Amino acid sequence: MKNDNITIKDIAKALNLSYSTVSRALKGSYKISEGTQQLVKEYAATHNYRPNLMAQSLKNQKSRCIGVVLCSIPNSFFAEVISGIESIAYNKDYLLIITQNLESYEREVKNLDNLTWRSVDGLLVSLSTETEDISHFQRLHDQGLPMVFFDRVTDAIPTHQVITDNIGGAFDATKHLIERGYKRIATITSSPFLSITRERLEGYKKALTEHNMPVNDDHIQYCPHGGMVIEEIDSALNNLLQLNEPPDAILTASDRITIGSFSLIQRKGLLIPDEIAVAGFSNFNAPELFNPPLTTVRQNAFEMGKQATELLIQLVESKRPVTSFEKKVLPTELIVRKST
Amino acid sequence: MKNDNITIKDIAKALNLSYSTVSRALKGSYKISEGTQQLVKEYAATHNYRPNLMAQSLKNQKSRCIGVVLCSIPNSFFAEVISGIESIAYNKDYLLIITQNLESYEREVKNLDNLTWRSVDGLLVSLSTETEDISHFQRLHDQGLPMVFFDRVTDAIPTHQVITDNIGGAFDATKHLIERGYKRIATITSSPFLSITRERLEGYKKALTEHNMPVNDDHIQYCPHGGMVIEEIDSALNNLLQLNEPPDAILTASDRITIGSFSLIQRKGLLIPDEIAVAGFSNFNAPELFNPPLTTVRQNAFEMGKQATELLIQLVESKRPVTSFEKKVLPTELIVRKST
DNA sequence: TTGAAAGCGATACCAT
DNA sequence: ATGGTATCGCTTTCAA
Repeated sequence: MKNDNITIKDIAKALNLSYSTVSRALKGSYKISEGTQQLVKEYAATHNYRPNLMAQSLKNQKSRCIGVVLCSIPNSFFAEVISGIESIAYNKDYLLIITQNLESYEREVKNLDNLTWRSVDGLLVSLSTETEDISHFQRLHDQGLPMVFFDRVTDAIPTHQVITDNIGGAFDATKHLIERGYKRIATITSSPFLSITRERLEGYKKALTEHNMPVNDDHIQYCPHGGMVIEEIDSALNNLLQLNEPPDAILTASDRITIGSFSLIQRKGLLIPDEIAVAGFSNFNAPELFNPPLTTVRQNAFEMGKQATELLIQLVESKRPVTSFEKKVLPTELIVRKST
Repeated sequence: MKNDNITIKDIAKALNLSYSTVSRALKGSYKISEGTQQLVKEYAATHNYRPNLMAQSLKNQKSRCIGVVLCSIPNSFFAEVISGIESIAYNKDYLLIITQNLESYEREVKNLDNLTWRSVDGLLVSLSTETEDISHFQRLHDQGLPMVFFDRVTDAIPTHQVITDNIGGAFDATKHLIERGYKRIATITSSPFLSITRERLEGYKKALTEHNMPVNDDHIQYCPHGGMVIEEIDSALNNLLQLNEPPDAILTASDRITIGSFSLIQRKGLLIPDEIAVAGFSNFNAPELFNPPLTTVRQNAFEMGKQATELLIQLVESKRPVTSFEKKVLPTELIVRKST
């Protein structure tokens, strides 16, 4: 494409000034006379001058790019997060490079490698289910690359985090199930490596314990890939249903697991909620349209994307090294419907 | 972040060669001796040399960026498309800049402006519902910026297109409704500006006509913003239900409209399909879980993203101007469920 | 086959 | 307050 944008040189020539003067005038440097600034800025505006970002990047060693690391773009939760990220990044003239790893550690590493090659200024990261070793992030963090973790975070790297109140969300849902009278409440959750798994499990156990109900290890089933493969969910379900005393309610701990379990239970011909109740974390669009309408714990995905991005840009643009970090915790919303 | 990558100069110094020789050797230029090439490539490999993309971009006036223009990232159809785009772009080392306009013409123009500022090498475009005037694209196309339209396309700009067989999809669904015995089949569709609206309407009318059923203009309702605002869908529905002879079946012509209509009909207390049947275009995740399970026309969104991206990269990398363009038409899949 | 040097556009240091 | 110039890393033309 023919680039018909004007450059600093064009302005300099037209106004009989030097490149440097024009450059400084555009930045509003205090060492430039009012008159010249006016002149330059007006000329730039009327001729629709836009600094060449590639040149700026090369010179400043800043790309104004943010790398996004997550498992799956079409996942409704993450798609909403991305939308939130986009809303902030675009306003602040940052560009997004979005990578998806499909819950593969290997792809996560490869994607990260690509992102650093693109010399992103910072990273927004939500770990893959397979990721136990985080040294690939550690290394970049040690080199000073700003990063913010969201949703699936790690405490091993000291930086900002934006998460959901997973403990509270799981607690509320479990408590709701208990109060509805369910006696054997199981949970199908994601990979044990993930922070969200640990926290949601904690909320689940806390609710049981507070209501003097036993925590039965058989009632806790893991999906190593967060339900990315449906067979995982199926075998988790079968494990539960084959118990001597199968559960009468299930708390599903992520979007994919919720939809997958719901669907599989139907296919097995079990009645929800009469034979088994289902409540789960889900940012699915229209859980009220399900049969039966689904009780969900909803996260504010859009807000999570926004806050994580704001924190990251703060880090990226901070003049001095940041040493105190925030852990933002967003509230969940339990919406009770007919499935419980 | 401290950039510890080695540069061409480092290699040149280490091997006692000139910059230019190293540069050419790395590109496998034929004017460089085998020996030197080997030497340089090995050194580069072992020292993990990665060309600085910002420098390359500046020099070549190529950014290896693809701009994506669409209405909404979390929309399940577009999220899948993006996933398809990503799968190709990432393999070919192109970077994605994704913009969403929320069906606003103004935001589409502004986003486009930003994309060109970022000097993208090409565009993947799906028009907003508000967009009637496409001169902002026309201008860039005239300047030689490669672009490929997908889903919501325009014939006014001669370039590749990747679309769904909208006529066929709407025809199949309508035919199905007719064969099920419905007599008054209405449709709620998107903005009349959109190609998908025109084509789906054509399929709808064709099916009616072929079965000797009248095309009733009252039975065709438009949503100027594609159902981005739920009130649009509600008033479309009300218009239909207030008719002297209200329809006994509805074909909904887009994802948002399908879910919106389904939900509103339920809220109005009408029984699906007994009082009114619903079939619609939808790439929603789990229409089989709905109550009742939803009859859908499914598009291959992932494939659409892939093909559009392949065509675009072809255009971008083509040495000589491309003058003959493809219009790829992907098949739809009608999945009949209980809602019809 | 290889080297020297100009240049992509913007920035910042060193002069004046 | 302004101008000259080197520089970021890479590509490419022109010379040798």
